[in-house]
Amino acid sequence: MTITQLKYVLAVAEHQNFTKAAEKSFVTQPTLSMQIQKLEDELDILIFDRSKKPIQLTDIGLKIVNQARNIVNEADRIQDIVDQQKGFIGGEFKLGIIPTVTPTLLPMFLNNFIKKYTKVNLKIEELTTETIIEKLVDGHLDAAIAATPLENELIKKRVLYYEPFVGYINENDKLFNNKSLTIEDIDIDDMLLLDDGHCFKNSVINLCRVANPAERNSFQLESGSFETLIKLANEGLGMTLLPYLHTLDLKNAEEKYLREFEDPKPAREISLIFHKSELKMQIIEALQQTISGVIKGAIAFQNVEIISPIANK
Amino acid sequence: MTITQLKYVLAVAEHQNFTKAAEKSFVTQPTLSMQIQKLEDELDILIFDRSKKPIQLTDIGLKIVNQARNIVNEADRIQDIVDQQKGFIGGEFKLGIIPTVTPTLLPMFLNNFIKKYTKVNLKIEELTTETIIEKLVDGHLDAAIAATPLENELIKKRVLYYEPFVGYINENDKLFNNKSLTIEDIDIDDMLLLDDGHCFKNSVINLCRVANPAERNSFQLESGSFETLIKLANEGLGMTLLPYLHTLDLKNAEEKYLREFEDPKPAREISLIFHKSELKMQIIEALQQTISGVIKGAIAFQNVEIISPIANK
DNA sequence: ACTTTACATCAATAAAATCTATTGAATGAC
DNA sequence: GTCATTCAATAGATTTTATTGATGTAAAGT
Repeated sequence: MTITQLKYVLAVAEHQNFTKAAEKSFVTQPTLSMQIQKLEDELDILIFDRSKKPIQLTDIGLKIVNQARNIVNEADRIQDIVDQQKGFIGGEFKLGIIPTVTPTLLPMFLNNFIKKYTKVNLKIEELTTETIIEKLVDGHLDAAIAATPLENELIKKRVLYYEPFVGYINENDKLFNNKSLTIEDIDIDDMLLLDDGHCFKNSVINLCRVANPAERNSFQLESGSFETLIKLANEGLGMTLLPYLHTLDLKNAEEKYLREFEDPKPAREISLIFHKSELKMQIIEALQQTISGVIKGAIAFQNVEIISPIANK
Repeated sequence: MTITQLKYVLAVAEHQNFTKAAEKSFVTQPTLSMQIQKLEDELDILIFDRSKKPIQLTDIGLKIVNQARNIVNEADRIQDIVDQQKGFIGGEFKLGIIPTVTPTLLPMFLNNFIKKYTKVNLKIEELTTETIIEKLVDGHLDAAIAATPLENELIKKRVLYYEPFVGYINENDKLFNNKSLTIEDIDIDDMLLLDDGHCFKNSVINLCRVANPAERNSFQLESGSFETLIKLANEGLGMTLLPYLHTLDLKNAEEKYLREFEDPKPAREISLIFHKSELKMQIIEALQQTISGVIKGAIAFQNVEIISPIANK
């Protein structure tokens, strides 16, 4: 049994296809086929059921794949240990970010980071929280920026900042005359929300403490971006909630529609999350430091109440 | 990096000698030397400081060795998974036993076990608790039978039985006339004890609740076996405590010297202990079942108070 | 029936791991 | 100071292994 063989097995398990797995492993298909056969012979079991299309794992194959992932991860950590010893911060690093954070946070720290850590080859992907968790667990992401807490025992977090929700209220709305908001003021039926899949929508619903979000009124508007929500609100179609950082980018004319909550302000917790195995921890810590550095200038300490980003059932 | 290379590194780290490590790995010394050099080149670090005699690990080398042990363990578990799937119980299994358990317990279950699990190649070693813990942690033992609790976070246990302490009291002793004993009756200064290194001695001292065992009286007798202690007690040199199973082997003439404790009887907890990684768990469970089976006929459920086998400081 | 897709098989080759034999450095004995 | 001895490194030969490109085969799609 070799680490190479285990990597081939993982590739086939992932792509459910020998040919594709071979390409991704930068070898020819016979090479991969033969190595996997060799491993199957050595263990005297079948890892894959080749009669099914697409190829399926056998029962024992599933267990072996899980253990193989374990082994390959632990093997990768050797390089991590060496890098750490050398103080070397570099290599490929795959970072996921949720869409409601990207436009405001990414421009704030990205330049700083890539200038400081020139040897890190950062690959950033915008993904939903759901996808991020999947990819963190199976190793396709090294870390991600998302709203927490997540209640996933395989994932650890480092909190980056707490971002209060801010009301955006058109002058036709009765709340426009209030100086500040309380949670009790908020009516989910008047709220313009992001599309399904955005955990920001879950947070807002949780903030409103609606037992069953399916029971919302008939008239609803959902959109994929805060820009659209703001325009809809400007048209008097309802109010909306924005994350604090987003309010910094508003046009002057729009700022008068903003209403902060009273303390403790409802807020979302934005964290750097990563697999509990703590692979590439040096880079994760470098990211944390860079982001914390820039965020301190933008968000002062506030008295906040954290709203969960997880959808109720 | 290959698993073979990691195994070679572990062998050198253990033996602090390339030649011996090569022998134990069943390869020639140049083979091992070159593979280790290759790994060092690949990682661009030195794992061993060859200028020191005997060979020493470098700082980074130590970290790598620890991780290598991790990886090799996880790799071994693949075979475990396969065995489990096939219901195969076999292969080499190294079991440690503490000396105060061996003579009574081993004959009770050994025959049953090797008859039932003919494919297990059982290697049994009699060792002190201290050595057992070391060898469990570094993988030189697969499991062991010892007195618990041990308070070692790397080690898990499955309790096998609770074995009461039984007083063995000569007719010249004033306690001889008591029908039963209480802990308060026991005076550590009158007690014949096993040599240092036996955890049974620690248990007895803990039982007596002596704050500082160094303050014992001048006259002390310590010996390496219960047989000697019994003979010394017969000579009127003091009383002793025996583990219950040992009392079953006494000559008829000696049985009259036995005095049980009142409930809750002080007892030692004997467990099957193993590394938390749970390697070879099928065999460990097979052992547990076999031993539990035979022990049920020998030790009825009793009202006991567990005495710790760990020496006070 | 023909094409496409996908994995297995085979023979050739490139790469590697391992071996035997030898060297060189360090240590200790006389 | 010379001479064994020990121990790891090195060199060269050999064997083993991984990989490749070409080919075969079975199944699914058209």
